[in-house]
Amino acid sequence: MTIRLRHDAIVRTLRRNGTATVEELAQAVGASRRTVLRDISALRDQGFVIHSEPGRGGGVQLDPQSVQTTARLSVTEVFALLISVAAMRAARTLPFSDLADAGLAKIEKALPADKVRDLRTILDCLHVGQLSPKQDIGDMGTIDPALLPAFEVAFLQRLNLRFCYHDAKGAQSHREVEPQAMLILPPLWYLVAWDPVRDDFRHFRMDRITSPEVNEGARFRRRHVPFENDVCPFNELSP
Amino acid sequence: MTIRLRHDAIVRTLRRNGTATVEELAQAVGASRRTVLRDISALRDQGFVIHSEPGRGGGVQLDPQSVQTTARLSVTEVFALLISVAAMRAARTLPFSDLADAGLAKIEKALPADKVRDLRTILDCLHVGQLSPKQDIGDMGTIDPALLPAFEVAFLQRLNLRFCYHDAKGAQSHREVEPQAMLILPPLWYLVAWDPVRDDFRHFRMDRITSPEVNEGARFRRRHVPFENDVCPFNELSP
DNA sequence: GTATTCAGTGCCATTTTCTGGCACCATAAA
DNA sequence: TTTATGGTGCCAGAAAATGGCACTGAATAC
Repeated sequence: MTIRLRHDAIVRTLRRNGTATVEELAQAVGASRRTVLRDISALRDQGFVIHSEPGRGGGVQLDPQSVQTTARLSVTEVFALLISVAAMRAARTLPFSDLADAGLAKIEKALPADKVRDLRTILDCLHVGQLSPKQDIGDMGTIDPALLPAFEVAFLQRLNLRFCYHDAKGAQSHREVEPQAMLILPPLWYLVAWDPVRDDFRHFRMDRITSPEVNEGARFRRRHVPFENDVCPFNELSP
Repeated sequence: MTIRLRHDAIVRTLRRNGTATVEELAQAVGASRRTVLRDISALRDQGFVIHSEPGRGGGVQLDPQSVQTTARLSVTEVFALLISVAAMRAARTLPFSDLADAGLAKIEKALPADKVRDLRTILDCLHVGQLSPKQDIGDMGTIDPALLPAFEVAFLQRLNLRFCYHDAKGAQSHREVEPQAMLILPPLWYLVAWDPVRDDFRHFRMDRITSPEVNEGARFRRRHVPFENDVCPFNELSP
């Protein structure tokens, strides 16, 4: 078993068990107490915050704060956009590749060293390592992470979505709409949805939506987006 | 220098130089001829196809075919969408998360083992490992990879883009447009662009565009997208 | 045909890294 | 005080990586 795998195993075990003694970890990963202690030391060097308590009932555990922090830092919108862009670039399915390197620099400060190496490996695998940064990422707008699962369900199951929307003038309104598409106007994302009350399409900036929730009872059909040209996307999809 | 880093260095050098003798590689990565040969053998085990020619003017090189193949297999639209989706999911910036696992299974068959592990590490880091697949990815439409760099330049530098477009009826036309946005109507991607000739916005399916090229001389300004509601995106961006 | 240049293999001694065991310290709970 | 626990230093043995050497085989140059 390579060192790397054993480190991963230790972190996984700690995540699963919450807390564990070094002896338990040693048995779990099939190594000696001494080696596990060395590994823990190495993990700490890599940026993992690992608490430890001596004495009866003691043991080691990942700092829950730190786990959260890591998640918050590593999985920002910047990070998401970065990988997204890198992947899309690799598949050559999208423009906007040059954001990758700029974003990478940003997240490298926040991520533990070995995650950065993994990320670099991925990027290398995707042949985006050689790109030179041309422009900065800028502000993507802030989207509250807690709200989005509702979007996912609504999209996938074609259920109406209720939310509270704050428009550019600060006015607030409650909506129940049919989510139809996403529009990227870099750096902002928009939800394109049919508003049955207004009997028309509306576009909502994702960062201005709050308190979304699915209306389980209201399944909708796809509609033609109101573009006056030769493309009628939904005609070409399954009904 | 760890083995892994040296392997990466060798691959990078081969990619850059095209072909190199083992002796050159040894000097480039600071190791002995014997060690480089061992590394090459290991890389071959990992799935890299490396050609070698004995005799004067010989050397080793990455199989261009194989590089393409790897790219085609590992960096398909599925892969791109997968990582994209995983990242977006992690950032909770987008729906469509459940595609991740289904896609992962597909690419695992195509990638060398250690890349798969890296990918899993990334996914683990993003906390998407636990997702269960709910639906398949389906056809994303086919977009010719070779064409997209032109898109990138056009978007970033706001230069006009010329291309040939094949509409739904099979009719073919030449366009020169101002790329303004991307629209995602899963599973298809559309370019939203202003067509100066028709003096109006048009939407182009990405997979129906061929031979795009940038018109270096024609820099454009962003325009309001023609949606009849409360969102006027470009007002909110830099001029 | 001969010499040269290169990839590739097998072997081995050396070097480096990893590992486990031990002794020992510090701390907290029983 | 005893016990269970984390933590450190040290060292010898184990394992892995490395480099050197001799050699083979293939392609090219002359």
